[in-house]
Amino acid sequence: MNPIRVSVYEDNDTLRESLSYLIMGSEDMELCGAWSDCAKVMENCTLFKPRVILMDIDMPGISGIEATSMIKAVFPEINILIFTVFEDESKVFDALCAGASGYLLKKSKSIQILEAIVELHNGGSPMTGEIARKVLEFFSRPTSKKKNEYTLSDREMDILKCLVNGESYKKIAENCFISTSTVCTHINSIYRKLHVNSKSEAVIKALKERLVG
Amino acid sequence: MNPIRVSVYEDNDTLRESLSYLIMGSEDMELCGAWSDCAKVMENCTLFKPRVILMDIDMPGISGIEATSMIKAVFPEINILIFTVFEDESKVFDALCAGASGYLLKKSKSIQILEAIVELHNGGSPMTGEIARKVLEFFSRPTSKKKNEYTLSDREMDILKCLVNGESYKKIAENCFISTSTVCTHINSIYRKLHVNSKSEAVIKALKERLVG
DNA sequence: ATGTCAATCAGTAAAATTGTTGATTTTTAT
DNA sequence: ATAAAAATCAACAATTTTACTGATTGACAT
Repeated sequence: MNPIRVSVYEDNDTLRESLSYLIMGSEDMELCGAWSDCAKVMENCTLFKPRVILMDIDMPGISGIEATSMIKAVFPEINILIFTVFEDESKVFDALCAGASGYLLKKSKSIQILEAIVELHNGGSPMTGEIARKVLEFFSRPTSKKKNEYTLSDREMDILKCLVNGESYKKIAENCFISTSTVCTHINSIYRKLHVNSKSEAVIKALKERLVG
Repeated sequence: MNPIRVSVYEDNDTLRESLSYLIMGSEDMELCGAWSDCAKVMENCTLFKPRVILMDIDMPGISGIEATSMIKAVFPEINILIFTVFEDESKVFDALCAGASGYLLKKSKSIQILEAIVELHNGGSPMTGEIARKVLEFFSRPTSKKKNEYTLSDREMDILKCLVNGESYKKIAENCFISTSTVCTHINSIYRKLHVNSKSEAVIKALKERLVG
């Protein structure tokens, strides 16, 4: 079994060295570079061909999340493990959307880091239970919000669904068997309740907050 | 510390009994019911007030996923741990969308089951690395499309971004320092390339296919 | 050099959307 | 019984969006 080629990006010198020694000390892994910023990240990937990258988020210059996007666009086969102190939802999502395959907090123990690298390389996605919960909430949260936050009536929900189908007033009137005036009235109520002022804004809000299925 | 009240739904008699003994044997937990189907699931939750439910998917009558939806709608505070042989993507997503907070495979070891229950109760979301990977792929997959599928020009992308910000022609004209006529021309090109016929449709397509960040 | 193409800009008229006011009927809550 | 909320309809003015026509620029191949 060939050792897993691992690169590290971490701007804290002490931590970067600790990680480097940790990886070098493992029989299953091989360190192929450790950098304090992502300035030459694409070049490095081309030259050193890592299979796994340990990536800090907060670094001078290019952030770890930006770097993740860049790397995955060109080297989709490289698995990127985010290694950070941030545990707020937006950072987690940004990182995962950028293409990271794992998310580890810096408070993790050495053995956990090594296990995570191996798991990542084997096609798994290591993350702590708390991070996983945040990710899962993404799926179930909309359902809870969906309910009553804006207290749209049944009919208004019907109309809103038509709106996110891209229908015009006329089409909605036909589909719902009402006059365009009534459509206008309902849509006005929707705007008022959603605090928006145009069809597009209503559609955007409905889609982003998953008000409709 | 009070023991964690756990219920079990599993139609295989042998397995259900094993799980029951496993939970009863743990000092941190208390078994409050084990059933072979979900016929009386709501009633049971009301009477026995479990904090965690171990839920099989494939059962006669109501499926574990349907039961999960029903339970979460009324008892959102109950944490549900799916326990199944299925590892296909659709089942995983259905379960998570229904509100499950963890997903365990039946090949798991006893100690992992107990750990998962504790982690779930502490606000984590236990799942295997493979399951986590499936979940994460949900986030990064759409990004690949993002590129050039519709060959929008740079300027057209600018305008499209304005559109999904909910801006009117006038606002776009101001922001981009062009006349509203020009905005109109660009938007026409966008419609042609995206095969749509209105602002809303363009916004919907841009959001659903993640054409903009 | 010349023609083609894509991207950019603009003006006008037609069509769709939005604001506003006002009214009737049905359902729901008190 | 009465009040409040929801759904329906109408009409007019104001604004926004869309269609259509035409022009300029720069890149690029012939």
